Order: sequence, then C-alpha cells, then structure tokens
Amino acid sequence: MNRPPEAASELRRAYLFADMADQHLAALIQGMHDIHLNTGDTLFRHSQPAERFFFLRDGMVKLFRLSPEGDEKIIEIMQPGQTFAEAVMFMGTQGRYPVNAEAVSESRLYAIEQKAFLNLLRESHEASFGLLASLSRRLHMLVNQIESLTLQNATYRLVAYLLEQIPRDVKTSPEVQLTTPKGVIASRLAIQPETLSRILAKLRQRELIEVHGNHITVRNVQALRDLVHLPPQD
Amino acid sequence: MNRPPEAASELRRAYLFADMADQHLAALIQGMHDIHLNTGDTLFRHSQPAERFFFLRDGMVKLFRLSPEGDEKIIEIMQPGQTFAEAVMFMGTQGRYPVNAEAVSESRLYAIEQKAFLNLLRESHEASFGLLASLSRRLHMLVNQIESLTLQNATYRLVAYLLEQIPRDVKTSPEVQLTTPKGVIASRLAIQPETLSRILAKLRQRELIEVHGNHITVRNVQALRDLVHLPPQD
DNA sequence: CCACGGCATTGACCTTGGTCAACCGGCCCT
DNA sequence: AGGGCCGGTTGACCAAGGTCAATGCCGTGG
Repeated sequence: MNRPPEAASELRRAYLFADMADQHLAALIQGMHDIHLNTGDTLFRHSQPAERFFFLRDGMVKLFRLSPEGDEKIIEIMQPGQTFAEAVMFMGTQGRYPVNAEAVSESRLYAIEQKAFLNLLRESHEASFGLLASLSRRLHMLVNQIESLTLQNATYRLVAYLLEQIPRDVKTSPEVQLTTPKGVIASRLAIQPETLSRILAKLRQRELIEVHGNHITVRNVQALRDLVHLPPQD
Repeated sequence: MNRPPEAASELRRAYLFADMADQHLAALIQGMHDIHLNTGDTLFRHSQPAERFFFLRDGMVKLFRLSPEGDEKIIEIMQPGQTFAEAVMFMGTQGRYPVNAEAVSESRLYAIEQKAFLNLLRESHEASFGLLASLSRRLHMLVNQIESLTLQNATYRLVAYLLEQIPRDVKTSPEVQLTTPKGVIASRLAIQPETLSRILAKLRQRELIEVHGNHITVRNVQALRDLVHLPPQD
C-alpha cells in the first residue's frame, strides 16, 4: 500500500479522524484499500456481513432501503470527506449493513477493515471520541429526518432541503445547483418524482424560485423560510 | 449520596454500563441523582442545554418532537433498564437535547452528569465501548423506523408493532398487553388515534385479533406475519 | 348518585400525495 | 439523420389516511 502523504490530511476532514494521533492514522492508512465505483455500482447490500467501513474521497454514494415491492428510500447521500458504515462494528457479533450503498456518481473511496479499526480504538481515545461524535451527529440527523417525515408535508421537506443547500454566508439572491438527479432527491425526501416536479412548479408559479434544469435560483429566501416557520434572518 | 448496593447491578442492565469496571461504576453511582416523575411530568425539553443523561429505573418515559402546530411524534418510548440522552454529550460545544422527554407513567430515574461521565470515558475503554454499542443500537432502530414510516403503510406499522410486543418464545396464542394508552402508541407509529382504532377494528373483523380494552389476543400470528411479509415460523 | 373529563370509537367528508399514462427534450449510439 | 432511452413534466384519477364532529364508556370526585 504505497500511499501519497496527502492521505492523512484528506482523512482528517472526517470527524472520525480529525483528532487522531499521527501514528495511529498512519497505521490505518497502511491497511486501507482503494475503491473505485462507476455510477450505479453497488458498494454493499442490506444485511450483508459488514467487514469494513468507508471514507468517501470523491463522488457521491447513496445509502438506502428497499421495500419488498422494490420502492427505494434514500436515508442519506454521502458527500466527499464523510465516513459511513462505521456504526456497524458495534452491532454485536458479526454486524450486518443496515442499508444498501450505491454510487450515484463516479466515486473513489477508502475502505478500512473494522478489525483493524477496533484494535485502534482500544489504544486511542481520540479515535473513540471521533467515532462517538460521528455517531451522535448521524443520530441527530435521523431524528430530524423522522420529524420532518411525520410532522411536515412534502412541500415543507423540499423547501427545507433547498434552504439547506444554500451556503451559510450567501447574502445575494442564492443559487442552488442540484448535485443529483431530481429522482434521487425525491427518494431522499420520501416523495415521488412527479410530486417533486409539481411542488417545484407551484413554487415557480408563486415566483419564489426559478428553475432551469437542475439549477435553481431562489428569488425570495424569506418567503421560503416563512413557509417552513423559520424565523426571519437567521 | 447514600445508595443501596443493588444500584450497580441495576445499572448493568443497560448496554452502557454492562461491562464497566466496578470501581468506575461505583464512582458514577456516587455522583448520580435520584429523580421521581409523576405521569405527565416533563423531564427536559427540546433544545434545552443538556447537562445530564438518564437511566430509567421504573415507569415509562416518552421522547418526542412537536410540530409548530403542536402535533406530537413520539420517537421512542423508554423502558426500565434503558439509558437515554447519552448521545448529546458529543454534539460539540454545549449540546442540546434533540427531543422532549415526559413521563408516560410514574417513573423513577437516575440522572448522571455528563461531565463526570466524560471524564470516566477517558479512563475506561469499556465505558466508551458501551456507549458506542448504545448509540449504534439506537441508530439502527431509527433507520428501521424511517424505513417503516416511508416504505410501509399504517396497517403494516401497527402489525409490526404488535408482533414486536409478543415475547420471543411464546408458542401459545399470544396475548399482548398494551403498556400505554392507545393515543401514545398512535403517536409512536405516526398515525392518528382514529386511524389506529379503525385498523384494530379491521383486524378484528378479519378475526386476526381480539381486542378487550388494552388487552389484545392475537388469534392468527402467521396471518399477521404474512401481512408484513415476514417469513413463516422464525 | 350523578356529573364531568379523558380516552376510545364510529361516521361523513376532505386533502394530500400516489398512480398511471402520455408526452417532451436531450443525449448517445449506430 | 434517425431511433431509442432516460429523466423530467403534466394531466386525470384514486386511495389512504387525516379532520371534524357526535357518541359511548368508564373512573373519579363532589
């Protein structure tokens, strides 16, 4: 495993590795594997035995569940710099992946053996704390998702999603570039593509947004924020 | 804090404390507080600063979110022997509770200071591992909940809930004693009480169950399992 | 003993979002 | 250039479950 020295700083973007001691990280880097996925490639499937977890370098990977009828619900869309499937290590004897993972765009990843990482956890408190931080962030995200699935309607979820895509510090009329096909976003928000389309059309009619393909211009941020009961400004 | 010696074995019922060294556990027990709640009492509220987490000794506590309109969605109903709000410690600086907590029945709890526990984590790998196990269990539970909220209908969710209530090893015609008012169960399943009532009525008509107040007799387990696509037996 | 309040049930009606189908436009491939 | 495919859009229709209101059923307390 000959690996460029940038690997360490690359990994440190993830909570999990942010504070890990150099030598521990170096050891991990020695043992990890490169993975390349084309769009549509499957990384792992629900209920397969989980022997490694992943760090996403480039591209995008969706984590999703399938209903017996084949309907898909995306739980999370992983972005570069994030780790996933790290929690499975602790699901008792022989953990299994709780979701499917598939590349939404061409992706490069590092795969890390759970065994190796478990050993490291025993030596490194920073690693444990990093993992705990990762898990609690994800936990919180899931609770928020449950809230918006049950307490909010489709329009609310879509608007909240759009607002999330606007970088924090933008003051000008914000532009949102959708990074995945609309069907993927629909599945993430647990609505049908047709419904997504209709909601966008309605927002367009009300002149709250402009839609050009997968580029969206938000014409009236405050009106959108009001729609989701967010206080003015921020 | 004069505490009975049973406290240790009581706490060990929770994943979090199961494998913790005796002296560490003893130290925790020294510092913790007793809490008594009557039905309807609030333990903490969403977005309050979180300074402690809890171990439920007796009774039941619901964790829930409220919509701006006041609708309630129960995320989880805590049972005796479980810990909750342990994850908040790692949500960066000054974590805040992501949910509300309120007693559904008269309850006794132990409250543990997060600071004290954090110090302990630095010394005890067992504590870290216990916490990691707790969090990944909860994570998995939430993913399952998202799946059934999005990919399954109300009848499915209720039937799955009923089947979960049947103790593992029962072979006779199983009896389910609902441990909370039906309205609470409805909120947990993200349906209205009226809908819950109607679904039970429908299952009764089909002679799959009998309902007597909050006692339910399952007349045909296999038919219920089929409804939720579970394989026969198990 | 009756009155009240909370929970549950039932009925009538309505709304949201799903389903099915047609259609459009861009892109790739031959 | 033509054909087919994929993603997205639009329309017509449908159904699951929510809403609103009336009613029943206790259990508690005056």
